[in-house]
Amino acid sequence: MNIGEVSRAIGLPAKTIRYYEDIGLVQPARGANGYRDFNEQDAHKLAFLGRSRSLGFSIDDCRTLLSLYEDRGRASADVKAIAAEHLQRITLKIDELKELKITLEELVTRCHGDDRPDCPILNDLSGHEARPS
Amino acid sequence: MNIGEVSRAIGLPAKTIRYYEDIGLVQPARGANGYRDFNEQDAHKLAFLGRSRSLGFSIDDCRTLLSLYEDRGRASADVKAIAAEHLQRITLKIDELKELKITLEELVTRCHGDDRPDCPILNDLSGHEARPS
DNA sequence: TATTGACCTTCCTGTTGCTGGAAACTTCAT
DNA sequence: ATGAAGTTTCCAGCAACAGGAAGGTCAATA
Repeated sequence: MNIGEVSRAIGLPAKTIRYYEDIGLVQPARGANGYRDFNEQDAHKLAFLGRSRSLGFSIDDCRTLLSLYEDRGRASADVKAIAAEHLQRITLKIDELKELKITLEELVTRCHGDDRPDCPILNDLSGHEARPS
Repeated sequence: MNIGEVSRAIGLPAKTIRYYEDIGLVQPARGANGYRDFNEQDAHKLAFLGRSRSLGFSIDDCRTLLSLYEDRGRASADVKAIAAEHLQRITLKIDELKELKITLEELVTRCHGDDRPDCPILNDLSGHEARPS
């Protein structure tokens, strides 16, 4: 299985797969022509990585998750800890963005948005006006 | 006003201020010793940038906002358009993260998190199990 | 006056997770 | 034999800075 096939099969760009090899996440064999030759296990690993990344885990987390996945004697607590921390980061991020959203919504609402120069948004940014909460 | 003072006054790291000069957002004068010399207008610009960045606007947006701010003949519609687009991006991001959060919460909840190796999180990642939603 | 310490300067590297492109090879189909 | 499509490596770049090295400057003190 060369890189194009596995790319189509897994749904990851070939560039990404090469990058994952570069940073040591997968180690596909090489054919006589120098082409990468992926076996089922490699493909499975890549799918694991793709799914992990799509859940927002960092590459570093993915590396750890992958090694836990391959460790038959792992403790599920270790996996859970990583996921829980990630979840926490996401929750935090959502809260931050919600705050932002509220502020921006107020500003956008207050700006009449016509051809006149007067603008509450710019007033806020320039600090010439009380800021929404 | 040299960089340290303005940094403390505005609350932006000196590194960031130098960077903003590098990319042409501010053009402070220079003293005979080569030190940057910020005037009130520079400081005001930096405050504007700091506030804009803290609202999540990209540097590129900031550049446009700043030029609109300095254009007495601007149309508030142009400002509003930028802010509205940004707001939309944030809303989208929040939605994405919420989806993620739901999935992660389910996985984290289902993982008992003890010293046994069995783990619904890894099962999901490896594709060996039906995925939540 | 010499020295110390706190500033300031530029320049270079690293961060995260890839993506795009160039130059050169191989393979496959015609 | 030729051309297209696939593959290889390597190098650059994105966003928005942060860290650090090597060196110049300034103000106060001993």
